[in-house]
Amino acid sequence: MQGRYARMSDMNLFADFEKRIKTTLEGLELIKAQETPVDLARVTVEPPRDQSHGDVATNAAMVLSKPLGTNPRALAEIIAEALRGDADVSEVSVAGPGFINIRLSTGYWQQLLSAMVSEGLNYGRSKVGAGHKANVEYVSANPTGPMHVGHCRGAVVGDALANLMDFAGYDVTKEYYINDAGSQIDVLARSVFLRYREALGETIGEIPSGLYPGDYLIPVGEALAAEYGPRLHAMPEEEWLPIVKEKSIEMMMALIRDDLAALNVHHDVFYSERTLHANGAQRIRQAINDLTFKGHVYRGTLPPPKGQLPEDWEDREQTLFRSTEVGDDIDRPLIKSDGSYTYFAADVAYFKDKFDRGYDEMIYVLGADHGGYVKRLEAVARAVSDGKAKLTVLLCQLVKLFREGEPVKMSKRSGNFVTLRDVVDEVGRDAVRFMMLYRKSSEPLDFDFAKVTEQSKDNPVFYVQYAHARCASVFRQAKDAFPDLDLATVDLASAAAEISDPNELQLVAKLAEYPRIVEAAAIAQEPHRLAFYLYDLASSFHSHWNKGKENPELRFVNDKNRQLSIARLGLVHAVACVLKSGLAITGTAAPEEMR
RNA sequence: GGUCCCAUAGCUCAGCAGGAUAGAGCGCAGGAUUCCUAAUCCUGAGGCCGAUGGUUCGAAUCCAUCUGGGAUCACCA
Repeated sequence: MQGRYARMSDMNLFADFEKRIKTTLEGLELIKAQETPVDLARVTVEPPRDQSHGDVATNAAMVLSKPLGTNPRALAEIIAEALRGDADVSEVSVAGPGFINIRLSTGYWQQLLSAMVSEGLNYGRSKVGAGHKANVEYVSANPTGPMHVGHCRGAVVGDALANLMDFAGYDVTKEYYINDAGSQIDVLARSVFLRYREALGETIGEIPSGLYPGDYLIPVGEALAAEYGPRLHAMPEEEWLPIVKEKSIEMMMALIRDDLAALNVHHDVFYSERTLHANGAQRIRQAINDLTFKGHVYRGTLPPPKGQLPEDWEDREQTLFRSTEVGDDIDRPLIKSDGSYTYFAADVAYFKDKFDRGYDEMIYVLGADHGGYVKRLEAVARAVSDGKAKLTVLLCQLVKLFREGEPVKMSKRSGNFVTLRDVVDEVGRDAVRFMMLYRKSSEPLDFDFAKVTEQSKDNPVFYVQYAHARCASVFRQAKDAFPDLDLATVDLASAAAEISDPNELQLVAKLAEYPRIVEAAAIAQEPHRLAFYLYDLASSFHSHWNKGKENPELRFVNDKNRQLSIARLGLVHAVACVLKSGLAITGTAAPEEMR
């Protein structure tokens, strides 16, 4: 058995057969006879659209017919004949315009299942990302208050993408950029100072407009009062401001980390924008010098904005990044007319820092409202890394909240917005996480509080978790049926090789898609594909379970047939592992029971 | 006005490094079941993949233009 598994060059069935087919092609006389080497890059091996066609399909004949100067059907017949020599192939046929459909032997499926069981939770891991260092930056909410529901989607998508890429072999860092350097931090500090005075017993009345009114700043004021007493009050602003800033940022970040933890989001690196500004903005100066050295920086003026001219528009000379030469629509200011650095300048320095830390793939997960920022970030990547680093921006479209079909209204002004914590507390982190992934991120998402907590098959979160719980339930039943069976020591991997019912082999085929889905989703940076796959797998499992209602022979546990039951436990275990591993990537729990 | 995202069944959406008869859920129409392995199950009808051109043996998928929806435009962060 080990020997058989060793022959499978890859746990990814399709990758395995791609290699086999390409090897077969290279061995064909017709191909060896060509003077110029034949390019096999466009040959793909995929699951056929319709299962009745077979288990594996390849377009080889259609892609190669032109360079070989033959017609696709005839070529397909030649290739098909060669593939029939593979012991794991039970049937090869040619269909349509020249597709080659391959049906695999029962033995192959059995060995594959056996290997899946052996791999357990590692089944599906890939090496496609090996050798790549990826930095996934997400959330990066301003440290001026608790996280708002609008941050949820980016947080979940970024986190799941990072998990997914890790599973696909990338060396991944989850990073959070703390915007702790801008003028909004001054506003924060002044708002907190008011709360500090309040904590000292002063009556502050209504919070002036332009300051943050939220109650969450009260504890910061109290902490300052407890720590400094009235001393801050006696200081001039330039003295108390840094102290209050420091404390405010620290406490706001603690708040945000708590919010993130509630969502099961954990970053590896929290990178402070202030470190770029430290020591006379050393990092930023270096980054700009670097760009200047490469000829990307000049002093000049920008053309006025197109369309409606702002009333306060005036022509000013600034230090500009010639981003138009690296794909941007307009050159971008690095230094303001008053000599201070723009936010964008810090971003250049931040990107350079990431590049210098050795990342070759930077991913920015942003809200759709930052769409206008994408081109300049890409320009930065090209200029700073000389095109060596890949930068991708994932734009998440907005989430609309509903309650029983009615849109939830939010007013930011009153400080009375829906927080991330409100949502997590009400529906649970699993529902939030899974539902945020159950849509392509470039598509707007409707989130209904009632629907996502519904305990029915109409709710994908419940449906997938329920499938996992059912798997656990099978094991509990097995224990009842065979009290002497020691599940800890029984060799499920070997036992699973006896599965032969076509319905069950279909389930194995569904499991066989997992590695392919992982790779495709990681490469496309689309974690939602995994969520859809899990739903699909759960659906196959439930459907098979339902067949057991009609036909007790198909039930997993049959107390009259111990050996068959154990073999089926192997299958159920494989299903449970894939569900659990996939759910873990989405950041959702895989419960043992649903009560 | 420029840029980006989107348009697929009645509804909500998958499908996209081009492939065969375009899928799922809900809803709808029929049928089964009161059983229990755990929150019913099975079957069916729904389509000019926004429009028009182009690339190709082959396009929902790639390119261009257009239409209709959303986002964005700054010495803000």
